Amino acid sequence: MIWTELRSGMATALEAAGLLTSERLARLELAIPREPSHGDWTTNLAMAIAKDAKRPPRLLAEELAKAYPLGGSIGAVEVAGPGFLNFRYTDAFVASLPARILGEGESFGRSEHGAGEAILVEYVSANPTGPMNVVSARAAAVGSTLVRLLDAAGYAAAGEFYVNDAGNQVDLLGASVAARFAQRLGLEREVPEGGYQGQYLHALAAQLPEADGRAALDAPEGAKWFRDQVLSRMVARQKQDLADYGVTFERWFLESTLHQGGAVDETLQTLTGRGMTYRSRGPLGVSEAAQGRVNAEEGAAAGAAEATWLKTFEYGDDMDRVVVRADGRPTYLLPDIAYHRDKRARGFRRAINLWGPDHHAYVATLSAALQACGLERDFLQVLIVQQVNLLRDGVEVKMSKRAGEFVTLRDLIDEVGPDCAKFFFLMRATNSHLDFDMTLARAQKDENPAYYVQYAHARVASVLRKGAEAGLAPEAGEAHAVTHLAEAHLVRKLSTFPEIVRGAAINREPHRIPGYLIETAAEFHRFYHACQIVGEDPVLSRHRLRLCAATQRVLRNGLSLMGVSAPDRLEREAEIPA
RNA sequence: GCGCCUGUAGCUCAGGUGGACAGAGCAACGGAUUUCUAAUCCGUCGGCCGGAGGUUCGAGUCCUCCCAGGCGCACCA
Repeated sequence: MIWTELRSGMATALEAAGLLTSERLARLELAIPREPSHGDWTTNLAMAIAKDAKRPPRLLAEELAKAYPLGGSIGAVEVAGPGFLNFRYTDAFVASLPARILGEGESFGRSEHGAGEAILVEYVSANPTGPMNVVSARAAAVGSTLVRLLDAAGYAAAGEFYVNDAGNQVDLLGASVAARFAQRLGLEREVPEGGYQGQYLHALAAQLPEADGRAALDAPEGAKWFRDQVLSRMVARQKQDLADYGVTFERWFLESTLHQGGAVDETLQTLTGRGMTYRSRGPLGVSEAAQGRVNAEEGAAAGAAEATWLKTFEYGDDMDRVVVRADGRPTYLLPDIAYHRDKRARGFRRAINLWGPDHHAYVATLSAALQACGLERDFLQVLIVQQVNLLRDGVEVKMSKRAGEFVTLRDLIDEVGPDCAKFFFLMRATNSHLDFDMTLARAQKDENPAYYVQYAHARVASVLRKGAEAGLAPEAGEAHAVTHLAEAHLVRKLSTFPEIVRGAAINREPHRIPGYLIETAAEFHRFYHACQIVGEDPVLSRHRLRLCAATQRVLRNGLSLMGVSAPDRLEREAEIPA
């Protein structure tokens, strides 16, 4: 990997200048300049450490350039501007890169950066109380891509879905279905206060086996039967929808197992053993900002009795939090802590959670609670997946679960298709709000970047077919020097893929991948127009076919990271006369 | 009131831990196909990067304040 080569080369140069320290090397930033005349790679290190090294940046840069050990893939180092160091590939490297990419195949782009560190990415984790919405669709696209990115960057990554199958909401859900089931039998039974009204529950109630359901209606423990029935069916449906979307998880973790297995109780004991809990009518640790809120609630019925509090304030939360209510029932916080202890106990060094924007305030609380429990401060990393502003024909679609009026993941799959939906979600930075116009994504296919990239891939396939007809295989033949500027630009773009993947993984920014792929596709399309690929000269033809095949490999590897298909043919459907 | 996210071209958005002239797609306009898929390519038009200060060799990027939009501040999950 070029990044590694440059880094060790710069270490050598620093040492020669008598400036090598790990701090200075840590400040090394290697970037790929936008402007080709600035080289294939560039660094501002000389400017960054000039003050510290007490030398003028420009002179320092010249010294480092002189001491840089050329060879390998780098053929020249130039000093430019106020002290940039610009690196250029050797012609031999550029000539041989396509063959190397083909040789590496699926592995091109992978690195050992993570050194096998285990990371668990928890995402979607939608409540099993209704169909999944577009935010879940966005989270699913981002989360699954993040797992693949981390894996490609050398981490041992796994994806997990946390099923909230315990607590009031689920009981309410069961009771709501029980009511629908009773109504189906012609009995009088209302959906309970605060229960679920969605149409999907009618359908679900209709699927329940009638004899068992009848028995459960009369049985004392019957509510449990309905709850378990609806849970297993809702989870199965979530699994199916996500699978159809192309997203699968290493594990579906049931919250109920934490309660049943004693992990929740054990967590409370651990916290208490660490001196992190206390009994009180109100929080003892409170920030000034939160004090007003606490005062406002004083005297409320809920706060009158003595509860068990956790000292999250000590670890940066706004105030201490209740973990066990006065009546002995744990709050949601306790099983959440237990769940994350479980993640750590399974050997994961880091937990990355993708949450919706409505949970951002909870980040500080959970993070503090985990530290109170003894977990590493950097164990939990939360990425907020911002909301999706859904449009149809440019008009906002108001989403209301209660009114049953919302667009589901299933609708997206059916109306837009998994490839386009995922590509669109992944194009945007995860933590920024995004507009998603279903009409645009579906109807104006020509404007969809997903097709742009897929088309480049299919176009290569077409060219390779053409080459095969002429008896030319891209794998054969000697390395060939670049003969056209468009080729050089394309090779240069392909060479940066591993660095793009690495950067996307360590910064948890999947949107860098589609951005890169769009640029790569653009370089390919330009090359395609500028150069005839299969021509009279078999040596040149093979060389260009090899470049095509390498491009296809990079596009396929990138699309595969995104969970988007890479078709060998992409043809516009024939217009069907009305 | 406090906190989080956002504010860059007409629209949707990129702009690695500050760096070399602010980019892409769409929209608008004008071109390119006797040749490997025109779902393509080339060109033109379009920006006081929300506003005001500050930090420094250098700020779209960092700090402070203000403005605007979204979201959140439970012994609900």
